[in-house]
Amino acid sequence: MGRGKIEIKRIENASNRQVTYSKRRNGILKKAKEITVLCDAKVSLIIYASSGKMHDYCSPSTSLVDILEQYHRQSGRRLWDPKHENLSNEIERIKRENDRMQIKLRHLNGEDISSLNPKELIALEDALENGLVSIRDKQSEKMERMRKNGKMMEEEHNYLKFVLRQQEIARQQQELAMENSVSAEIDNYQRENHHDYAYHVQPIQPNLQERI
Amino acid sequence: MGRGKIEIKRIENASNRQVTYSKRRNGILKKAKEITVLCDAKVSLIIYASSGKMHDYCSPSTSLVDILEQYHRQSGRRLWDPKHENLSNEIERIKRENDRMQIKLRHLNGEDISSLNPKELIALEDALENGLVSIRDKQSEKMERMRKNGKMMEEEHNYLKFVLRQQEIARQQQELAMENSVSAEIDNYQRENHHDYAYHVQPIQPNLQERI
DNA sequence: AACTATTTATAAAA
DNA sequence: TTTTTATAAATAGTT
Repeated sequence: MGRGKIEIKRIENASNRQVTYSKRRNGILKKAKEITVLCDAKVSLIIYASSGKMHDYCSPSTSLVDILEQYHRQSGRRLWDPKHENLSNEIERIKRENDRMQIKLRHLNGEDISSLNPKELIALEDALENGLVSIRDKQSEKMERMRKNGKMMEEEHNYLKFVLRQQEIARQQQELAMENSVSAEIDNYQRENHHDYAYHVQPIQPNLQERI
Repeated sequence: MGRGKIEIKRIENASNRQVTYSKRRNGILKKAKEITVLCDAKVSLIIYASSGKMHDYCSPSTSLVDILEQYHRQSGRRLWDPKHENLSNEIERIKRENDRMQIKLRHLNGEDISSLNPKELIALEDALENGLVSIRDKQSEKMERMRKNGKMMEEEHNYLKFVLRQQEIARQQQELAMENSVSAEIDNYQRENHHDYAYHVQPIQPNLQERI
């Protein structure tokens, strides 16, 4: 109802938002008074602007406490009880929200970001600056490739260390006893770990040297 | 707003009254929801028909308790006894913090900044820049660490492969000739390449596993 | 804070 | 109740 139709979503312009708030708040208060008179209803209405300013209406011949008591009785929802359950829950809820925001703020300040994975880092960066997106994409892509390279190499590295150790042990045994090889133990390793590396480890990861 | 104008006074016909109540109640609830969304307001609305039936609305992300808390604070009217004072104060404290952070986050997102003075705007800009810089620093730091890790690992990897190859050759020789080890050749490698790896390769790169 | 073109709510009727 | 419809009321954009 106005010069144009509006979508029901947060009004981004703060000034417009304030004006609309003021108009609509008056509208609702008026409606609340009217339904009270017209239909013999009891109404409790409390409105807070985002600024924190409060307006309220309570139908005459009752009080807010009256209405809340009735609410308490009928809804079964306890608004207060000896254990302070609701208030405590409320505090918990707000604290959680608080923590989440604190972390976000820290991240936006560049603090405590070591716990973030590359993806999250990129999202954060985007929030800070929408430009440079393509450069950043490339960065993260490289990091991922590095990570994979590193992982594969690490795995092979560990395997090589293992085999070498076995060889070393075998060599020592051979020196002592002039006996046979360690292939039994290697086989053992392979069986235990369900690896199927060939015993001859020669041509591994041919492109591992590829620079990044 | 209807086929005819009506006076705002109790509707005597019970049936009409009920119909009007139902319609207007829906109207108010709708308006309450709308102002919540449009203007970022918090609304608590409780309506009782004369029959006693109740309807209520409370803006999301808050609770009735929330709103009553705030009501208590601002109106000074006591809705509950001093037992709850502490918890109430606690809530109040956290909420203030909450609100401050929310505003900060909005600002960092570039929202609601029209209310800021030039000084504040510059501070905001600095904060964003600093955040971006430190995030980028940490990213490149990580990449550098990764690169080094990869290089070191690669070197060691190559060495391991070499040693293993030597071992393998030695083993085959031993199998054929039942003779001694390859340590001479290992020494040779080390001399040629000026490496000083210990022959026992056990504790290499202890933190190589560290994820990036 | 006022002004109006429109949209929205709703009184009366079905 | 719910739907329809003519009309009153609320209000978005503008000044």
